[in-house]
Amino acid sequence: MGTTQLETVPEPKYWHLKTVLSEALDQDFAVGEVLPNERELAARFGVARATLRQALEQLELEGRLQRRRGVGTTVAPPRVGVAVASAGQSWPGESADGWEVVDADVTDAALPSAAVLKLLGGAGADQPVHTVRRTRVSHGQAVAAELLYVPAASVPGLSAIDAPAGPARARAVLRELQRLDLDGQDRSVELGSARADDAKELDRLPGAPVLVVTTRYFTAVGTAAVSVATYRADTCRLTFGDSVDVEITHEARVAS
Amino acid sequence: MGTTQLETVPEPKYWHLKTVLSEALDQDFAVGEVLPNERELAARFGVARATLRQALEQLELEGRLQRRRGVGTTVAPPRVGVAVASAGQSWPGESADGWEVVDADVTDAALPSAAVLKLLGGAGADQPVHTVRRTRVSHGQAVAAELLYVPAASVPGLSAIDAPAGPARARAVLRELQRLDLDGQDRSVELGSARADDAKELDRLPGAPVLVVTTRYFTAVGTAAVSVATYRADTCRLTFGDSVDVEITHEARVAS
DNA sequence: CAGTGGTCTAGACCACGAG
DNA sequence: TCGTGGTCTAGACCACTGT
Repeated sequence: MGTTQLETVPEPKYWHLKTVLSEALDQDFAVGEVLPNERELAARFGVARATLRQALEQLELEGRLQRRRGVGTTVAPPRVGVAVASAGQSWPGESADGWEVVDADVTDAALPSAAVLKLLGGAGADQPVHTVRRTRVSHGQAVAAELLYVPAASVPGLSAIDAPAGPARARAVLRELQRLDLDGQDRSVELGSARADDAKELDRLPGAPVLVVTTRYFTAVGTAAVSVATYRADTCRLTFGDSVDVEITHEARVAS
Repeated sequence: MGTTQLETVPEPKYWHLKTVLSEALDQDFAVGEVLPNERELAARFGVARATLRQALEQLELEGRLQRRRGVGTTVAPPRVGVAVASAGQSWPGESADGWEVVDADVTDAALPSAAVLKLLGGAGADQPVHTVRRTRVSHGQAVAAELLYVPAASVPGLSAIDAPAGPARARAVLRELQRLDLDGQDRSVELGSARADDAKELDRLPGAPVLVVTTRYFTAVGTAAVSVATYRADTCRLTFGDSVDVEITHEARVAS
């Protein structure tokens, strides 16, 4: 810190702060340790609280910190590697694919949004669409919330009044899905912010950064189901392929 | 909106603002159109500029807006689907895999960070590591910057003084890599913030949100190379598998 | 040059969690 | 009840882009 020289192009304070804090975290703090509160940190660095917060925000985005209202700011553990598409292609819910819990279930006419309907192709246009909610738990913590859309046409064996809306029907839908021949699937990952319901499920504030994984499941007939899963971006590292679970810390991205 | 009742837990202003703006973007604005400047928008909504900015920030994070200093805020086009691991496994640089440009090249002793060294296994411990820089262009725009680490041991056919540091050597390294038998690979995706050099390459400010794709390339002997690619999170949607390029807009995530 | 977004300040009040 | 982080304000100045 004391070696800071006059810079021709002054870098923003919060950026510099972030660097300093980052180094301090590496050297002087252990995982789980709580930092001094924001007001004190700001005073200690001689900046406004808002500026300090801008630095903390970035560090939280990078998974280095965890902030909880009413509690404090703690040093976050390294991100958990979460397997997505671990082995070959398979239906959701097959062979304990990591989604340990089935949460609830509702059926509705046009619940899914326009874009999801587009992904479903013609299937969901008029017919009702089953909506299955699941959550994924890893290391005792909720890491993802999923909404699975299954057009009624995909699971003809299931009548609308087959089971009372709820976990029971959710399981029935998954069971019926697994009877079909999976012809292929298709995945995309993008950054998003948590909707209110997902945020609650993930124990985060609304708007928290999430990785949105959209999966389409194909049969010979067409798109049989679409899954939209939102993963906590602060705590998760999505892994693909036969990834050995090697620890990757932020250091992988520190410039030399 | 008119149906909003008195809420026991009032939602934050910026959150509400974001919703309102989001709907306005859908209805009253075309892609590329410029919004009124921040000061005017803030005044129009009766909030402080900082609050307005918090809403804009979220919308930019979700890829709905694009803000450029000195220019203004414009409505962003839908995210580009960028294929990652499109077909089977292959070495980087093979068969026009989307990385259209080779940028530069340097060789060094311990340039890679500790975590990258760990990913490389014992290989990079003492030996020099080739560092290849590439950028990926899509639709005329830089969407990703990559740093490829190749331990000298992986490409014994290449002597250190084989080619002058620069694009020429970069291509030489890739050529040598492709001679090897690729035994497998391994990928992970996580959220990060752009380092200064990557940010410059991607035409973003430092700290901008990026999707960090880390890939390990295996031969029978061990890890032959490690690639760390940072994608612009605001403009990119990473696709995996035989993804048909269906347009996915933010609407896929709008609650019903 | 004027106008834009980016940074920063020094306050204030609120919602939440724990004792 | 108290301390924490979360939200919000009303300013100010700076850095960049275009004309």
